[in-house]
Parts: sequence; C-alpha cells; structure tokens
Amino acid sequence: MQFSTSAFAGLIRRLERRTRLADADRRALEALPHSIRSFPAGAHIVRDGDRPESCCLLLTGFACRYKITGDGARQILSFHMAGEFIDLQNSLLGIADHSVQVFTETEAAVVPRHALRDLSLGRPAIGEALWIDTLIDASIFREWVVNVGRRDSRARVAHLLCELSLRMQAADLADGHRYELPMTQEQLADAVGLTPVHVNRVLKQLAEEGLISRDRRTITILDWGRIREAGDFNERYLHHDVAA
Amino acid sequence: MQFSTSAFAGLIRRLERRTRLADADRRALEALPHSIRSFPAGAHIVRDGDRPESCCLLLTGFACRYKITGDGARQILSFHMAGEFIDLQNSLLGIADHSVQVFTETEAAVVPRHALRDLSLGRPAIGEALWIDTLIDASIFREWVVNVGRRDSRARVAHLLCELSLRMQAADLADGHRYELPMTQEQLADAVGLTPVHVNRVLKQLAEEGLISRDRRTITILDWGRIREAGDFNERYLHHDVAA
DNA sequence: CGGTCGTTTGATTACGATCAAACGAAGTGG
DNA sequence: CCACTTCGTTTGATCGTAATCAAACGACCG
Repeated sequence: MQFSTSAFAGLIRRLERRTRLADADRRALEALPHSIRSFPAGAHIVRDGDRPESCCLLLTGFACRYKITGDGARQILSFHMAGEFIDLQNSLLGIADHSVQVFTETEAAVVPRHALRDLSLGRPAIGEALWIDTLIDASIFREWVVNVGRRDSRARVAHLLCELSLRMQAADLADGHRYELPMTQEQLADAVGLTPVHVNRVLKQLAEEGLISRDRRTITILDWGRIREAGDFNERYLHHDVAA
Repeated sequence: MQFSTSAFAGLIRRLERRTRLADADRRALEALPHSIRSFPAGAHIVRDGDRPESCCLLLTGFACRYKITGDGARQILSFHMAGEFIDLQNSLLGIADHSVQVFTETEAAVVPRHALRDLSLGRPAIGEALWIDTLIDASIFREWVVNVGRRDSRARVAHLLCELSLRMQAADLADGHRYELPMTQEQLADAVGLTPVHVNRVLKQLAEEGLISRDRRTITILDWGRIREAGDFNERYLHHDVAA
C-alpha cells in the first residue's frame, strides 16, 4: 500500500464540498475496484474515438482534454488536476468524442466503467454528487465558449490565469496566488484559441502592467483585483460553494 | 387538457433513444407535477444570477442560453428546441450562471426542481437518462469551444448549420435538409463569435458556392457532403445514437 | 558541449471588425 | 390603402488585432 489514505480521499473531499455523503457512501467509494497506473509525460489516457472501458481519477499530475480540427489545429477543452475524474462521461457515453493527455508524469486510479455506473445507480447520493460534478464541468465549458468567442487576447489569457489560480488553490496546489503552470505557452495558446507567439506577448504585457510576475513557469498574481477585471473574471461559474 | 398526449411525450421519446425506461419510469415522468406556461418572443426564462425554483421543458418554440461579457458583448452558448430540458442544471446547482431566453413564442412545462431531483434520486433509470442528457449537453459545449476557438468564419457558420440541420431533423422540425432558422443573423453571429455583418457575408458565400440556398430564414442544404466538409463537421459529438 | 525544446522579439500580412449607409419586409396608424 | 416606423439584411470602405513568417535566445539534458 503506497497510500496512507485511500486513493479516493481527494475525490471525496472535492465531492463533499457540494454534497453531503453518508459514511456508507464514502466507504462504498473507497471500495471501488481500481488499479493504480502511472503515465509518463505526454501519454494519452483516452483517444478520440476510443470506447474506454474505464474511468481515470487523477491522483497526481496534470492532464488536458482536446480535439483536433480537420486542418490539424488543436483546441484544448479543459485542464485537470489531482482529485478530478477526467472522463466521467465515458462511464455512460460509449464512445470518446475527444482525447485526454497528461502533461506531466501522472498517477491515476483506473476504475472500470461498469463499477462506477453501478455505484451511481445503487447509491443515489453518489450518483447525485457525480452528476453535479459533470454539471460543473459543463459550466466551465460554457465559460470557455465565452472566453474564446467574445474576449480579446488580453482578457482570454488573464481569464485563464484567474481560473487556474482558483482551481489550483482549491486543490491545494498553489501558494496563495502563486502557482506553477504545468503546461507550455503553446498549450496555453491552444486553450485560449490564440497562437503561442501572441500568448507570449500578452503574458509579457500583463507582467509589464504589474498584474503578474513570472519566473520560468511560475506565475504570481500581483494584483488579483486588476487581473480579475482584465480577464472579466467572475468565479461563480466554478460553483466552488454550492451548498445545495 | 390541451394535450392528447402528455406534455412529457417528446422528452420521453428523446430519452429513450439512449436509455431503456421501464413502464413505471415513463409513468413516473408523466406524473411529474408541472404547470404549462407560455412565453412571448424575447422573454427570459432564467436570468444570470437567479436561483430558479423550477426547470423548464420546452414544448414548442425555440430558446437559447447566453452570457454577457463585461463590455457588453453577448455569447450564445446553445440553442434549444421542443423536447429539451433547458436548465436541468438548475435542479441541482443552486444559482444560474447564465441566462435563458426564448426566440419565438414558446410553451414550456415548468417542473419544480425538487420534484425533478427526487424523481432522479428515487428512480435510478431516470436519473441516469437525465445525467446522460447533461453529458451530451457538455459534449456540445466542447464542440462549440472548438468551433469558436479554432475554425475560421466559413467553417464556423457551416458547422452551426450542420448541427442545426441534424438536431432539427431529430426533433422532427426539418423537412430533410431544409429548415427554418428561428434566429436572426445577429443571433447566429453571437453563437459563432463573429459580427452579424460577417455572418451575412459568409452565408452569401456559402450560397454562391452552391452549398446552401436561402429564402428568408429558410435554409436548404444543397450539398450535405460539401457543407459537412466546409464545417469540419462530425456528428459524433451529438451522440444521437448512444445505444449504451 | 552540442542538441532539443520552449521562449522571446521583430517584420509583415490577413481575416474579420468596425463604420456607414442603403435596402427590404412586416407591422402600425392615419 | 398608403405613409411611416422599426427591425433585420445586405453591401461597401477602411481599420486593427492577432496570425504568420523568420530568427535569435535560453534552459535543460544527455
């Protein structure tokens, strides 16, 4: 046993921010059949078109979901960190409509999709908690549609830095408003629908304006109020506080 | 009684394309407490920031979800038609993170959120069917992120016309590849992240290329193969055929 | 100490935005 | 029935943001 606590501790903590779980529910989650797998940086967990037979819960490391367009451009759809189920939809939808790739060396708990489905159906509280999780996922996608659809380059990048800051904090991966970006500027660009060259210029400008400072890939937000405004950022869509 | 069939017939038909429901489940759905409301064109069903106490199932007409950015731009997030639950997430998430507005005069069945939540928890098959519905919703949002993030104007508009064509067909609102757009070009523009002027030019070009023809707001797709290619369209993300 | 990958900077281009105005259809009131 | 208004569509001219092309720089690694 490599884990003093269960592999699902992070997940349970996350779910309980939103839904109350009974002891029996917690124990049922912890009893989920699973195997621990580790993925080297750059590995794919799921590829567009796969029929995955299992679901991955990230334990350490970072991952993203993305799609490739007909002419080869990549759009990153979301970033994921420890404690998150990456492809929950695969437990119910049969065929993957996008790919999932890890940035860094990553450990994950791999759960058979039927086990997860049965648990959700058998224990309504767990089903609800996971449903809420997918609803929040969808809320983040909606905000990203707005980000790439209607914000200029400066706001897009600022918005993403704000989102990452809050999510990293919630996952205990940030030191206040300082965190290390797990991805390259090219990947940032693919998340906000810009070119890497332009993302670089925007980051430089945000630093010159005194909103952030940078050291390698470590971002420090120097002025939360102003970057929040620059990014037109309102954290409501993250639903970090749904006390139902 | 204005309806020879129940108000939920369209919803049930839609859900059963993906999930098998027992007779008891169907009857439980039809027994949901609800009231029929009609909304005049342009009315809001939900406003960003509301705490809605009920969920709307569209019976006739069209609606969209949207957000407004800090500097007043609008991004439409999705279009909705008869048989769709518009704000399912409100039955579980407390606070609306976007607005819902109808285009045309619209009738809807308004269901108290607690009734819907209790039904989903009490009848796992219904909970699963609705969960799948929200997962498909999320899949469409992902495709829209790609559309506005990484496709040029011609592909964006073509892609949206493809999506609308298939969804209208599935909802029995299209005559083959001919359907009437329920929205203005300005609203199309807000859905694809362009200006109305430019959408107009793209539509004109698509017509000149022989991919579509237009008469008022009626769109006829003349060459499905070519517009599909122009829009980089792959219907898999709609999950119209998940036979679980 | 090369070699690779990611970051940074500069010069030019292009796609879609913006500004402006005419046109057309549907609805209203005299 | 016909002015008149309103809203949406269409077309033209110009502008600006971000893309593209190109190259140097810097960090990390074997």
